[in-house]
Amino acid sequence: MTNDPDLATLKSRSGQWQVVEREISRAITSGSLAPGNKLPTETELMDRFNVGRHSVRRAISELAAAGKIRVEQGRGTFVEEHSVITYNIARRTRFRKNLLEQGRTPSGQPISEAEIVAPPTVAAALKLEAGAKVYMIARRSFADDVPISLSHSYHPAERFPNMHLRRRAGESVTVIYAAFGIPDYLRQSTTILTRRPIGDEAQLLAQSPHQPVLVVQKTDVDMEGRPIAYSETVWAGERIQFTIENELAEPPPASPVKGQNNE
Amino acid sequence: MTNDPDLATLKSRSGQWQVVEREISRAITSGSLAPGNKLPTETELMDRFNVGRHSVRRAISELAAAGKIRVEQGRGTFVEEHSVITYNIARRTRFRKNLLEQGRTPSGQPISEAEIVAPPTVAAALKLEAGAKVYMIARRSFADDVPISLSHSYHPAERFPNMHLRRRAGESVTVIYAAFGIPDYLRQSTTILTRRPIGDEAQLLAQSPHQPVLVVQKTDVDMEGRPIAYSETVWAGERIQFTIENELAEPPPASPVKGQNNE
DNA sequence: CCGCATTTGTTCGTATGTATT
DNA sequence: TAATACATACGAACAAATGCG
Repeated sequence: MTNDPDLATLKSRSGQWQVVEREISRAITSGSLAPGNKLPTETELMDRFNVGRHSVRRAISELAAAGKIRVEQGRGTFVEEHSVITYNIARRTRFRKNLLEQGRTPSGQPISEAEIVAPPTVAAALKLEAGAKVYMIARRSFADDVPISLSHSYHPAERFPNMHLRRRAGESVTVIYAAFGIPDYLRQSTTILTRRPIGDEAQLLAQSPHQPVLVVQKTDVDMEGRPIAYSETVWAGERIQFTIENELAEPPPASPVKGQNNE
Repeated sequence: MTNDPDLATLKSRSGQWQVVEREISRAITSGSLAPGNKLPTETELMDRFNVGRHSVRRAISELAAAGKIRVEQGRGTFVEEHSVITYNIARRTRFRKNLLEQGRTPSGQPISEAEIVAPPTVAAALKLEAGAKVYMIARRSFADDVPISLSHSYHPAERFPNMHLRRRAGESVTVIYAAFGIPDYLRQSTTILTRRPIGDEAQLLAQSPHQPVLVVQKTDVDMEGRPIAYSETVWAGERIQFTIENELAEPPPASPVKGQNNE
């Protein structure tokens, strides 16, 4: 762990598992192990490199953590294959349009909806008192049927009474906003951070638990500046990157970002 | 790996190292193991949990990968301590001002400067032909003497001839811009992504190689839209988060910007 | 400065459990 | 059901880093 990176010379010193790791890694980048290919079994690698199983497994576990290979119990070990989606954050960001422009097919899947007591962070973002209730919507989004994000949105139950009834009737969030006299709203703040996935996030995003996720937290407010929604979206770090393009020609006026993203 | 998260009941099944991990983790969050504290030695943990060294080490390695503890050979294992810096991205983002507003002390350290052949990604961003030369500036930045970012900036050598002489004379980038008739410039595009650290990044950022980094790539253009600089900054993922605040409908107070500082 | 005790790092051998085919 | 392949676990030994006398 507290080791030097890789220098060319110190092969024999400091771990045979690193030799195994480097050789496999090299085989992958050189193309002799193509994405999707199955690696030799652990026993085969033991023989080939003349090391014990521990060393082989250590090498494999490092490569899996780095996202280069994927291990499946009972089946084998395979070279991982990725492709990165560029998600453009503009003034009017739409999930669907964004992906379509890149030739991807967007889709979504509801996970759960419920009225719950606001967790502390949510209560703080929405400026609610501790113990206040919020309506939570959890969704999973896909690009070409590959999961890319998990989102949780929270709306104050007091501001949107009987939201669950309206949702069950199939009303979209925008429609519900309109019904409560909110024709438009603004993105107040956005926070971007990274961390390792927790709980079942890695599983739901179909990515290695060792690969990081990007977390985007945002708060939307109505035209009077009152918070109406807080959401946190967890993106598969190995499959997404965000871009912000600035229009050059005219000096950009202080136009706030009108945000909206889901579905 | 492909397991349910943690349910209360299935303790005995599916790994004793997980029991050890959970217990230590609990001890940390409950406070009985405070940040900075030294954990019991591996042998002590073996006795305490009645498991072999492998199980103890597996638990420890998972916790270390999660950033909860830090292992030092020959010394021991310690509870990690973090604090997150919120880096505000506004219209005029300044490293120094940003940190000062949070009560942090910013500082920087030059790593290297050189005229090199532009790497492919850099050439593409700056719209240079393959083989064109660029002037590279590598720096490391700190907050309260804790490293938080590594940056590489690239300027076209053709556009800024003899940049190394000017730099050696101590001229700042802004001054050099002015000398070449660039009074102002714009941020054209920004890309944000996450990945695991590579090479010596983890070491330079003093963070675990298992903790992710945030990568911010940006291209600056002059007022005619010609690219003049491309830079890539790698941020310590466990110590930074970005926020974007949008001014709302009414500008509430007058802008409290008094003294300003460039870096 | 040297040597020793402590503590983590690497490696081997071996056995058994669990998932997949 | 059986064979294959990865997962977990025990024991043992030696290497490497650290700190102390």
